[in-house]
Amino acid sequence: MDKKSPIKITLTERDESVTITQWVYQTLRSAVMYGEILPGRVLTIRELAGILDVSPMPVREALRQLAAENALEIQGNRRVMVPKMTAMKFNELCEARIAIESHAAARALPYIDNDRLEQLRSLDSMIDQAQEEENLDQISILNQNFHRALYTANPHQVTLPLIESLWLQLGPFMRMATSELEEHYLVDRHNEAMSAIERKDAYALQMAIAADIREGIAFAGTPEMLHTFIENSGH
Amino acid sequence: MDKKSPIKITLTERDESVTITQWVYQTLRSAVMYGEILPGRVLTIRELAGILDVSPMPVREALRQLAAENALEIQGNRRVMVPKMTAMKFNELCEARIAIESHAAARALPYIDNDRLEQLRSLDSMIDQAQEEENLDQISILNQNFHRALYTANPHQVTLPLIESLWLQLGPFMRMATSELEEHYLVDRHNEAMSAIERKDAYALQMAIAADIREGIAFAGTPEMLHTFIENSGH
DNA sequence: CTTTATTGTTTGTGATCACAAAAGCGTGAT
DNA sequence: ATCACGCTTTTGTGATCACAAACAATAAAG
Repeated sequence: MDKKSPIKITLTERDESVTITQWVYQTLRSAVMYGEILPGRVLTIRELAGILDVSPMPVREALRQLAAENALEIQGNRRVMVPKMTAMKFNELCEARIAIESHAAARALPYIDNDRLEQLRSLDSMIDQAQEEENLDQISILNQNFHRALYTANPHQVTLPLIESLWLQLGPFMRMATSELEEHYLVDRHNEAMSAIERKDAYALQMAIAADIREGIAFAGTPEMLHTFIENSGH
Repeated sequence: MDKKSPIKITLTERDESVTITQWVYQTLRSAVMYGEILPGRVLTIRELAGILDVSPMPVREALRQLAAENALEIQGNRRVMVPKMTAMKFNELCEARIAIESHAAARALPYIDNDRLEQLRSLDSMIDQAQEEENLDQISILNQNFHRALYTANPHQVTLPLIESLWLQLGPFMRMATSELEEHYLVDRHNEAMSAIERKDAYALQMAIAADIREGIAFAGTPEMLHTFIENSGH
């Protein structure tokens, strides 16, 4: 019997064309991203291997990869855990997102063609729809897709892996906060971003992206709420 | 007999307190960073295990970690190689460095105390000395240490892993270019940075960092030279 | 001479095992 | 109660093996 809280991981069917390591990686990545594993929780290779019903080997490789992406943390004792959060670190992650993503957006702008514009418009309207339905999970996923679609317009783009690393680190806490929020209040900044893109106005786009990120944080909860989750995540 | 060019990797004595995987990781990381492995070169687990005289297992883990840090690239065929470079990608990496590092510098500035200032001054003077001796390797290492010491003044810093990833991706090409340069012409921007730090002038510091990075690139070679190396790295 | 089939080899993936270090745990002393 | 010590169990690390997919090279056919 585990003394620690039992881990409940959402399992998906494994595609035969994908290696076991890749499947384990994606599964654990989602689990971390969606806060299914509490920060501070110690992960052992054998335990995860048992839960996922695979041998320890693919788990080892997936854990090392996630640690390299800063999604997990390897302590001096060689134990792996989901990193704990502090209010200051949370703030640093948000500011880093703004700095890097507004840069990536500006660098992508000149490459946005009609196809890409159409794709962004489509995502934008899907987000509007998800907001009416108040489907928080869907909003979160579509929002990521929107940002990704924007940045990857730049064919020589090199920052997306770095951005995804930041998303991974923020993920658990965004989720923990939003899941407790009944009333949420969200101004859609994507419309502003779309307008800036159509006008090819790099500065306005950067402002819209920055505002979107900031309000995504505010959407996640007030600083006090966040503080509560962060403090409680330790024990 | 290998059909591909033989790999010559600088080996260091392995500290007993360090795991084999960590030692392999650091060894391969240095080899990539210093351009000892040519971009495009396919790396196999067993070959590296033979060169480093370890079993394939630690090599597997080190390769996966380096790939997660974008130092290596895993192709669809599951083969691992040092990523090839293009002029556009090189430019994107430089611009990403400027955006992220100037951000990190500004965020670190309020935390710089006397001890840190002294450390930075010491590194600054060591760089001056290395420049007089025209010791390119030493300059490069000290320059990295200077940047690291600056950014890590912020105790809640989260961007250093991202910055190091960019350094790793640029490393081979900086090296390849500098090694061919006889005449080099370098204005020391660290003095400007030091001055900005002492005045607690965030904007000036960002400008100095940006200039330092840009001139580090220029120092690496003219765009034409770089182009030569990039094109030749394919075959 | 070029192209396609086929065979032999190399390589990554994944499973299993051995071992030393770390963690947990009960016992006893202060 | 609290801490220290010795014992048992758990855990990460690393080595070795089996296997299927990818690759390379040769042979056959156009």
